[in-house]
Amino acid sequence: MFAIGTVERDTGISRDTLRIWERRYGFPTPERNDKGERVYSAEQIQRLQRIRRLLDQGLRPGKVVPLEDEALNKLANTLHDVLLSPGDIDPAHTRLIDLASCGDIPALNTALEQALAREGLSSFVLDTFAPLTKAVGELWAAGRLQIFEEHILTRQLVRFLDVAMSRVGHPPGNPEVLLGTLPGEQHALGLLMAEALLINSGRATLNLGTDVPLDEIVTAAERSGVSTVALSFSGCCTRNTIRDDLEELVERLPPTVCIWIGGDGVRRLRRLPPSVEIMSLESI
Amino acid sequence: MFAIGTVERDTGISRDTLRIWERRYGFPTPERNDKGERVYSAEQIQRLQRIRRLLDQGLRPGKVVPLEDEALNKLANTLHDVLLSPGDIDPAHTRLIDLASCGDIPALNTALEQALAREGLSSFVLDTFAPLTKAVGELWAAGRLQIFEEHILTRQLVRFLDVAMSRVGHPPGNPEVLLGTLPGEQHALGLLMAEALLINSGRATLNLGTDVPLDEIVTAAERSGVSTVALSFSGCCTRNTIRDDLEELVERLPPTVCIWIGGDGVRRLRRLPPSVEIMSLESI
DNA sequence: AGCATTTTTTGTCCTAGACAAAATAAATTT
DNA sequence: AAATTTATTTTGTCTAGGACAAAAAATGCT
Repeated sequence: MFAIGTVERDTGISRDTLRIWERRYGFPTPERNDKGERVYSAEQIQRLQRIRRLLDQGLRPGKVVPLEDEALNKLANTLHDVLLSPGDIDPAHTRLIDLASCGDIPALNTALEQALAREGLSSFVLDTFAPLTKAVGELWAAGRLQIFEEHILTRQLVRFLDVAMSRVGHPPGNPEVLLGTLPGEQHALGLLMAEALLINSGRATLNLGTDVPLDEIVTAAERSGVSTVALSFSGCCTRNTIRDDLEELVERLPPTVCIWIGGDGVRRLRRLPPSVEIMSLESI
Repeated sequence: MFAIGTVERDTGISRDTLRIWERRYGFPTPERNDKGERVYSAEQIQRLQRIRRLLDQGLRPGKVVPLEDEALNKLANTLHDVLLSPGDIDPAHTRLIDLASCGDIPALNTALEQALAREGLSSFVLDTFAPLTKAVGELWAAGRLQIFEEHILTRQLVRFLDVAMSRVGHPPGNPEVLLGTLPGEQHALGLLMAEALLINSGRATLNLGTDVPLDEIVTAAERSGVSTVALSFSGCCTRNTIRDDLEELVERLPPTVCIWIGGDGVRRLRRLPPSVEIMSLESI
């Protein structure tokens, strides 16, 4: 039996949210210890983790949290089918995905090395690495990967691209493009792929990584004298403040700096501030 | 101005604790927005981060939190002097630190490459990389680095070690040591250094990275069949529950698995559960 | 269909008190 | 004097139910 702090830690759902779900939706239903504190069973924690996965897919708590086990199973299966429809997966990548999902890291690395050697960095990133990244995300969303498996895979993919980039070497001169994600956005792979393509075409980059406060991006852009700031927005980041953030950026950056945005999250954006440009990996 | 949730995230001090410090010690003293919610200034956050560092050194909240700026400075300086006595800084690393703090990434990389070639991976990690990591942390704590500079530096250091490890290659066979940090702990460099030393001595590793839920560590350890689980706790790791976490781990892991812990955060631990061992990088 | 406005949903924050685990101080025994 | 036990202080986590605004969905309007 686990205390609410433990549950928060293991599910990523805050105490406040756990308590308010209990009040509003009747789940979870922890027992109480002699102190009167909530204690959660392992089963409830597991169900909370499943619920979290569904929420990350964009489902709403009111439609998911109150569900009985059966309905929850059904919903998870439906989503699984939709995300992993057979047509989506290129057979050429099936082996890579299999290696990824069974956790055979050395074999995965070897296969990636071969693909890289065969295709060259640019084609490799566009045709092999990016689809693989997407497949991992879908497997994770479908619950076919444990959290730790996804951790390991992402780490390996990051590492692989880092190594590939180091072979190309850092282009000389001052950086031209600054890369980063805004706070709340933890997905680094999009940035890395963009960086690899830029470096491969001889343009020096400055990668700030994920979760960078807006004013730090401004400061870094000014100090480094880049001509472009590239931001990545993943699909699961649904913040409606993207537009506000972009407007603030446009206002605070030097007028000569142009802004690229990319990632699955930009598709839902409609009107964009001027000097903001949607970029895909292909167009780099 | 920042909300309490942001402060919790940026300082690692929980909301509850922030509120109760305010009540008990008269610090922090956030203002209120029109909703009546606490809003913290950047200065207060910075002071909270300094306080946290002092607490991580083993000082008690009651002796530190209520202090005025002056007394806090004095205390910090005393401790700083103890930590960074002049003999501690190897002149050979001064140049690396300078390159790091002025943001000249290519030059830093070159210098690191030279040191690596000269010393070999193990000595390099122990004698050059680890002190450099520490120095970056000190610079950051002393406010001599912007956030984005620290982001970039850390990224570069991670990348450099990843590349160095990839040259050694992944040892064959099943992984022996699983590495990771518990939720809330974002510092990956300690893990990476340990991994580099392990790989260099021919032991296969499985690095889960940072912020891994405890039960995922258990699952991963069971599935991968490792003989050792290595955890890193940085000095600024605020969770006071390290011992609880360790006890839970001991209980849930197979009895044959032994646990290594390392990092600046383990110093304040006194009694440890059996089968938990404090490891330094040197002893790997 | 595209856009603006209303309604519902949802997570974060509030207060102030209770309590046990950890750390320290004090008392006792070896 | 050192070690062990007991008392006291310190400290962080948890409780309750209400309030509120941001986000999402639903509705109305070109």
